[in-house]
Amino acid sequence: MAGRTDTKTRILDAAEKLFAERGFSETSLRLITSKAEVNLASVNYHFGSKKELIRAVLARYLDVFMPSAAGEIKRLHNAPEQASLNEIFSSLIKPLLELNKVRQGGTIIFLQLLGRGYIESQGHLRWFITTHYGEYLSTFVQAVSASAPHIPAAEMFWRLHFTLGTIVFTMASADALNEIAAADYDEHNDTEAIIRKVIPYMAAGVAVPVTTN
Amino acid sequence: MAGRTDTKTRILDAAEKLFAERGFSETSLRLITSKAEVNLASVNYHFGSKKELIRAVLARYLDVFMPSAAGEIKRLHNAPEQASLNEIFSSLIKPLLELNKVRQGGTIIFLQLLGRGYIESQGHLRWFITTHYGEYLSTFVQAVSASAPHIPAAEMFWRLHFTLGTIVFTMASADALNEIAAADYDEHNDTEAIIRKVIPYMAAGVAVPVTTN
DNA sequence: GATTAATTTAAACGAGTGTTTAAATTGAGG
DNA sequence: CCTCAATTTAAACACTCGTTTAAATTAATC
Repeated sequence: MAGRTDTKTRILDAAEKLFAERGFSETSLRLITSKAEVNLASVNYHFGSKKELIRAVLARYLDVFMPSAAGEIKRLHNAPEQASLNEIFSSLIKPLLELNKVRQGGTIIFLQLLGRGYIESQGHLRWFITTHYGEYLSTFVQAVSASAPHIPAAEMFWRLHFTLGTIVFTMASADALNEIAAADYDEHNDTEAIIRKVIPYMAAGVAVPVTTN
Repeated sequence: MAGRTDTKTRILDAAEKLFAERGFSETSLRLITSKAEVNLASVNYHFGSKKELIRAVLARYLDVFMPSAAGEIKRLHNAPEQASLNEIFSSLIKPLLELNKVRQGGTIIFLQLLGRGYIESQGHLRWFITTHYGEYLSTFVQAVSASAPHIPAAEMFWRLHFTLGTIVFTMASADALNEIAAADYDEHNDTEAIIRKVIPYMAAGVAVPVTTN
């Protein structure tokens, strides 16, 4: 069949969009396969199970994003002077926006998938990410810690998860928030604009001195 | 039957715990009624539908929390000098922790329910909250805005949703995060400790000057 | 072009879902 | 004590879900 993309790819493309929009368990294989215009059974044929499809959808993004982000971090590390927190977080903008070139809407889809995965899964996705991409994560954590040496490691652990929550929750409700912002403030933000809004917020929060009260 | 609580209450008690732990759609009525030791059909008899049960579960907390929180905000407003962002956010600690007296684990359950509601629902819960408790929300937004007058209203809209994402995501994964923190840093935090960690982070983020780059 | 492997297809399976029904049980009020 | 309403109960309903099966079709190899 000429002009028709791979069945496997058609499934992944349809699945990632629906997963990002409505979550994993809210998205049935029947909905995915009908949007992808492939047979229901082809999911189990090509991926084995729905769980493995979810992992494949995420892996397709992580395999692009993680090395790219790690490269940016290393570039900052080789610079003559210590990078600021804002610079470190901002260095993730390019890798994130490059996902838009991989697939239309790739950036927001990736961030939404990440959030869905963290909130929905009971652990199998968390395990998948940390065991497959753990090395990338630790270089990032190390870079952030070096840039805010006044924050103890345990406190940094919590704050980095705060940032994850911030970005992930924001992206999960980005469409709804954008609608309200457009109606109430006549503001129209794309994914990049939202990312650029959230970075100063996160950087300030991560670096704020620890208070004991 | 002596010593046995109201069927309606038994359902609400069992439902809120399960909803907070695993989400709304992941929790079946059969699981709820078996934990509550009541008949399956009693949910539809007392609440009409699962959707209305979800709203009832949330309302039971919001009816306590919202007036209490609004009272604290007004107390700050009547003080001689302008409250700081830290003070405003901190003023929510007491109303939040009071929920622990209403029911065991009430604080974290409430925050987790809020997060589940915002992420899972396609709007019916958002609508329910804003139409039933909108007045409370705007007094809070007003207090925050007055305390950070250098932040434009549109920017504040986004930043307050950032804070919502921060707290809600953190609480949704609080158990898992606490396990890691205990293993890696020998830290043992209860709900209050986590709230006290997150407030400086949020206050710093909300108040950080808007940069144009 | 025949043979073998890879893929696609339609159909069914078994389990789980929220909801409804009608009968059985319980609790008050007269 | 009897009556009537409120509640509880067991059973069934109609539906959706992920997965499996076996036959049909397509693609590749010799």
